[in-house]
Amino acid sequence: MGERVSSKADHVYGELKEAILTGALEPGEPIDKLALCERLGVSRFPVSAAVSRLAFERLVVIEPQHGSFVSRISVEDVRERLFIRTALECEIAAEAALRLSREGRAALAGNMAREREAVEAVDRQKFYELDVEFHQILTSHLGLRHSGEVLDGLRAHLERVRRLLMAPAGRIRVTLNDHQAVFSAIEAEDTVRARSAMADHLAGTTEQFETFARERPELFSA
Amino acid sequence: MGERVSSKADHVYGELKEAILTGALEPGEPIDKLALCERLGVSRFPVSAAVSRLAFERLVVIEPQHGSFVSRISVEDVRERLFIRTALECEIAAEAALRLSREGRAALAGNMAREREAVEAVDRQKFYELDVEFHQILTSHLGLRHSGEVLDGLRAHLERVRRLLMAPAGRIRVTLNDHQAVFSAIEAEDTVRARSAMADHLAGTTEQFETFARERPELFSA
DNA sequence: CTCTAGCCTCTAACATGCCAGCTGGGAAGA
DNA sequence: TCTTCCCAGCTGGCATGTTAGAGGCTAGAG
Repeated sequence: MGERVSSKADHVYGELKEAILTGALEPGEPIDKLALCERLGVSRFPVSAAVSRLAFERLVVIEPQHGSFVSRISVEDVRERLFIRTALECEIAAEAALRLSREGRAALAGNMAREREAVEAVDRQKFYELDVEFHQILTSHLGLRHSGEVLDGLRAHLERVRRLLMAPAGRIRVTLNDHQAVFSAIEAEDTVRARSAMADHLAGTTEQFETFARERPELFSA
Repeated sequence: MGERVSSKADHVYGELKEAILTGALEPGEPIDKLALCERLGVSRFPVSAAVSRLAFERLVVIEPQHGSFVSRISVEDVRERLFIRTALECEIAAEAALRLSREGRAALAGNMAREREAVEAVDRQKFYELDVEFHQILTSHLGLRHSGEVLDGLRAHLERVRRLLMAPAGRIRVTLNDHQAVFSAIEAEDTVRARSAMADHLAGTTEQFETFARERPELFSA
């Protein structure tokens, strides 16, 4: 939690990204750099650097000599990000079944226990955090730094649609079962089952998104 | 002023990236920003922006208040990038078997023909370009823009080690056969075989790298 | 000869001023 | 009233001056 040695540019980057992901800044909304400078007490330089980095991540689009805007959510993009995420996470699940350390398995077991508690308490926010953690435990305990980065980059985009989706309460019980299936396959060191369980899990997420996209087409750009 | 299609920062970025990928700037070498400013006739600002973007791609590392350096090649990183690439390309191969357009298949067939010519002519440089093209045809004709970007990002890093590897001449014939296997599986619309053929192909690349890393450990940082 | 402390240099980070291009709105003419 | 064209006011891109901190080098002490 100590972001002691962060540069000003990093700080602005964090603030902006947070605002975009939570939806405080809506897709298509212009970014007023000068207002940001004043509000955060910095010059235009770190703000420009931060916006530039976000443009690299495709979270904002810069129209030269015109303005910078929060990028719109494209159905095609989401679909493809889900494709990439599925491909990666399935391999990671298989890899986990193959060589996840004892500590990693313990961490997963602990996460599962807390997930069950969150389901009992019908605490969707808490459950979501644990959901993210479940997947991050796999990458971090397998030492897959870059995979984690790639997935985090994808998640950043998918997070925006998740806010819109706001999964129905019953959904978390399904997710819990999915995670349980992946976990037991990993415990059994069954790579094939781990891969397919993860595939099933993410197929559910994808299906959920497709349904939502059909129901609320006005929220997406393409 | 003259006609300007891209910003100066983009230009500097391109030049620097090219220099890093070709090895003109070696891993660990410091980047003299002022010399760059003078050589390209720009101020420090676009150079800083370019270096910052490359740092985001992990092609350079910035040590605050000290200097910017071309990032060293880490064995672990390469291993993981190959892992990610394999996971993605296998799914892409399966997807291609499922729904690659007629034009995509024609493009692949054309590529294969030119690959055969390059093998006959023992033109390794030409063959490498066609190798890259083979994989890019899949992403572009499937409309997988972001996957292509992710893979290009990975390839940028892997390109550096490929320069070192400089595959033995006999290797290109093996690669040609690998591509042929993937291609025929796609033609047959056999997703399972396409996936496994691609897996075999990339396993060969991975194996080649591991062998090289054992032979020349001094070239890597970890 | 070795180790250490302090200065000196070189770097990235940041502030600020200027420039050029795009847009939108208003004025002028049909 | 509608259309066209010009200008003013935004915006991002760029140049350049300033600041602060990390590291190396040297000199002095043990």
